Amino acid sequence: MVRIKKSPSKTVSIEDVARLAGVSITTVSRVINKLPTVKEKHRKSVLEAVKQLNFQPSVFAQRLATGRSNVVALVIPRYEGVFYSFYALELIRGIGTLCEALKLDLLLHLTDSHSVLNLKGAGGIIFSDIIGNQRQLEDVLSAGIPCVVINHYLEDRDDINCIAVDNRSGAEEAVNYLISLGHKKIAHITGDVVTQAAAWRFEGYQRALKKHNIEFREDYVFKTNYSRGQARQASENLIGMPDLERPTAVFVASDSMALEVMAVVRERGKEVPRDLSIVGFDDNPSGLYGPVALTTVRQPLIKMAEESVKLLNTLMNPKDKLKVSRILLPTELVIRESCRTLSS
Amino acid sequence: MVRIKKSPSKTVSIEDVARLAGVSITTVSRVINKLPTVKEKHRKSVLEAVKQLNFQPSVFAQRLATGRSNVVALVIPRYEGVFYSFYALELIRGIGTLCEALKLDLLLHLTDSHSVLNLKGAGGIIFSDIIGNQRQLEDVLSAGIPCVVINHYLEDRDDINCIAVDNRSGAEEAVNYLISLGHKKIAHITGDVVTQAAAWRFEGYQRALKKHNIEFREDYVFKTNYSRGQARQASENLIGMPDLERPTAVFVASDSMALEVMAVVRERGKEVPRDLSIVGFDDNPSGLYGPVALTTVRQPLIKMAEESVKLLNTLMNPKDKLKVSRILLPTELVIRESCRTLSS
DNA sequence: ATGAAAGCGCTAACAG
DNA sequence: CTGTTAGCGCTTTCAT
Repeated sequence: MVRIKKSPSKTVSIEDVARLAGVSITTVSRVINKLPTVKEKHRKSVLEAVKQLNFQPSVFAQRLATGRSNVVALVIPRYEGVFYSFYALELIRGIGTLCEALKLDLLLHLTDSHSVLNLKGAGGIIFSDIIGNQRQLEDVLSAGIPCVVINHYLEDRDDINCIAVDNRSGAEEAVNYLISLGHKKIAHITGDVVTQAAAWRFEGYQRALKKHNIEFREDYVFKTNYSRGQARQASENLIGMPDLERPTAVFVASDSMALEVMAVVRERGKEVPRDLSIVGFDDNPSGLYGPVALTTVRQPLIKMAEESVKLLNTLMNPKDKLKVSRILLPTELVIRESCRTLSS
Repeated sequence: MVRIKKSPSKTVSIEDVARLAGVSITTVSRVINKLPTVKEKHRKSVLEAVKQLNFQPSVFAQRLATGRSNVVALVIPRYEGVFYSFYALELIRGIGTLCEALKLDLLLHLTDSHSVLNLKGAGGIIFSDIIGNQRQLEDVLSAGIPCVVINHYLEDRDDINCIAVDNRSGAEEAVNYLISLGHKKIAHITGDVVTQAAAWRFEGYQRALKKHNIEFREDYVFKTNYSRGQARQASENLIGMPDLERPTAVFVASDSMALEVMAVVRERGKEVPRDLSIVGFDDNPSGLYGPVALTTVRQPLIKMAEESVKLLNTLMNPKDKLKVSRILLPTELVIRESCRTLSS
């Protein structure tokens, strides 16, 4: 039998390493995978050969052989609102950084909610927000791929891992704070309520009012898609209300919108917090740099991002069956300068 | 010889499809890859079997077999300045969207400039900015992986594809405009000059001054890392200058910083553009929503992102050898309301 | 502790 | 037009 001579391909394979190190490819494989059962002498020469040839194992071959993949797919609905504010960037940064640290490959999917994902290949999946892409989620689930949903708490599904921020409580706390300061006419500028985060903040707002027997007024609620443009529009409407009607405080669903509100107030020759108290949401550093530091609800975006990767990582390396995690991360009210006591 | 019975694995393979369709796996492969040489009858039954079994070919097996990969790796230095402003997000959004459309997988690498990339596996690489990671670039080059550099024009390397924005001309045009309005005391708030973009904007600023015989003053230059905090600091220093010294106009390296400058001006009881003319850079939508719409230099971020993917895509499917592309995208001065004529 | 050999799922000559 | 067969590069029993 004739062994066909290998054509001089550019890729150095495990075989080349084995030859150079004078061992079998199996041994090389063992060294690469840090299996303990290799004589120190051999390990050394393999490592040397690896270095000398600048060998990098083919991830494809590895994955084919093992059936495992260390690819984390991050699915973000390519939805307008998602890309406002620094939310998306923080998320990507947090997840990206941790993946890098854990040697996981991060695959980014900006999908339409209805497009079909190519599931094969991903070892695990992170869904950021669920906006009409339940279908994708179900597909992943039924394919048995480890998956965690973030920024959306699945109340009615106890079979799916999720990590979200307790937006309801966060919002409630913010509004409680305003109420404790003596405010009664409190407006709310919402985010895009197709996202659960915005919807929950809205709920928290209502809950706080209710608990304190403050009448909920539709005309105090301004719905937006998180954009600064709509925030400006909203705040102009708000400020334009007749004196007696005009809210004395407003809870805004994001800091970047809150900054816009602040700007509008000032343009109108009014002052924050003298004429309007403002609480934002995010703890976006930009809120610090204004003339009046923004009081806001800090949301642990990076933590959520990191936790999701960690969780997924354990899910992908199933030492033992773990039960489903459903985590609600707490927020923190950060009191700065944009609210005042109402000495009614 | 005994055929070993396959264990009931969860993955449906090409073999299962072939069996169900009553053809060979090769034919199935042909159908999948849309090769024309298949009888319509067979094609139909294969397609049917594929649907019925919900078959998705293993990308790993495909890549192993073909040696090709449709993975695009986007390498972003995990460098503070990179994540300010909406630059990174626009880039990711543009690249992500086009990858999705072209059925390319997007792998995101937030790297330290010195960390070693796992090159194997990527069919092509996009470097966003080159900040001390020349080494990574060289590695990729020597590995023969198609690659394009964006947001950094490699002047001294004609062997590397790059797409950048003509920041020098853009900046120069902005400053020329200011000069044409009668300004002579023109300041500049830079971005982070380790990025070529910021450095070039700074150069363009100087060039415009020189051409018009306006003295370059060190004390008119405020260096920042693109953050709003540093922008605020800079503008406070700027505005704090004695009346006769104080610049009448400022060219700011990013819109988000320009907005900060605007805010500071207003806090000091001054007006834009009455007391200070401002030109930004980016054409960030946020610049539109302020009380005074920001005059700015529009930079084709999305276009740069898209072009890079298109270019890489052709590089990855080498029909014929193409020569190296080195593209400098033009900017566009967008005149709005933040600059005034100086009737000196 | 080590190696031979059998795949992992797919593609690509090569025959027919 | 279709099927056979030999890999792609690595992991993993199973002997030794």
